[in-house]
Amino acid sequence: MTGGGPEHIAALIERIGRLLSTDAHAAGLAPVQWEALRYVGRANRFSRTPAALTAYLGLTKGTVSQTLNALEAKGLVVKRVDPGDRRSRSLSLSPAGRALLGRDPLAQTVEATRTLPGPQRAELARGLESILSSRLDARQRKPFGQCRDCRYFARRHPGGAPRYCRLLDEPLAAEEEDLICHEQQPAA
Amino acid sequence: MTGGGPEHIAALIERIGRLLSTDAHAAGLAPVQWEALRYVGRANRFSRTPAALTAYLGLTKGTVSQTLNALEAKGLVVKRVDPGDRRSRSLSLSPAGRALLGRDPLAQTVEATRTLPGPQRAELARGLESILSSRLDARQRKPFGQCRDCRYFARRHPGGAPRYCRLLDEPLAAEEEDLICHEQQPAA
DNA sequence: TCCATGTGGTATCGAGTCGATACCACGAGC
DNA sequence: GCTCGTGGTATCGACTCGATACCACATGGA
Repeated sequence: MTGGGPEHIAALIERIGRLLSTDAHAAGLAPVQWEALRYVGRANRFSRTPAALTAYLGLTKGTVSQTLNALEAKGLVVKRVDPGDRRSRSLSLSPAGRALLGRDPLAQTVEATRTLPGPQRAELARGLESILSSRLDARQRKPFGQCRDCRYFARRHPGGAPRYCRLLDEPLAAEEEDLICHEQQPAA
Repeated sequence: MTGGGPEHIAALIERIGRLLSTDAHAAGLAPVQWEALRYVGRANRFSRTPAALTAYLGLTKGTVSQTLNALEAKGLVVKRVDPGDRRSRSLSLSPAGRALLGRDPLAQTVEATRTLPGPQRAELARGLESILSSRLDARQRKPFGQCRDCRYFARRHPGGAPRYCRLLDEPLAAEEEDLICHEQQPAA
């Protein structure tokens, strides 16, 4: 319809964000509670802590602590003391939490993009990535990417078996390469 | 980096929305207060009412009433009784409100898109429009487009002078064709 | 080994969002 | 005039959010 000036793009993002927010409310959780739930479902075992979630969301730890309390009270998230560092808490989804995540309202928005032709969807993703990364380093925030794209990620034999993290010197399971990590740094 | 699957796009939108929200807070207003302020600044005179804003934001009228009270208490928005329909209120920006809108944090995100090459930005806009419109009619919400794209918008002489609205049978000023309207319906 | 310093998490306060509910003021139609 | 519908407001309870203050534990010297 109208030409794609930057103001137009800003207005689109603003309105989509609002739709997402009302979808979230309608599905029974506050938007930030959904985000926390998704994070716990997608973060690797080194990153499922209140501290990492705080960095991911860019909020203060007090706020995040409350949000996690709300999710715990609803029986969606389980909080355990980390045996290695007794100050830290390890987060995980309860069965109810995992089930609710299967009815994530964000998935409906995802569906809308499935009808886009492939090349156009790739351009959309590239444009969004560019906005995100520019805001990310303007605020000096961590990328929270996947292990597979990390400079510390290694496969011991090319094409082959055991994956591990060179930063933490830990072996990784196959599923872990698609999870997000608070220590991730994009490969050069 | 990673391929542009729908999940990836959803995650990008989610994270950008969060960045926007913390930007908004840092700039001194709640996100929804910024949205209301922008709306009042961009809506035409038929649409600057609490009822239209309620439809635009997709919230309940009680919530919007409170938000407008907060903005009025801060001296950013002025509320007047509509002389035509004494139930209705007419909203406008105060000088302070207009000045604050000039420091809209969303504008910084806009700047990031200015560095994108033109065709890529157009693709980005198209992708976002497609997501928005699919969510919009899934929820049966009004588009709130500009008069210039409206089926009721008319120019009396082709290329020439006075613009008017065939729905409300009202003449429109030149600046009004770029404002958004709660009655807008896209031209065929 | 003890102690300072730093970090992970929690609790509480005040302003604000948000849906729900109940309510009041006004316009329109019969 | 009376009813009905609509535009707006007020209030309640759950929640977000930053700020502040605090506690528990790890770490790294002296």
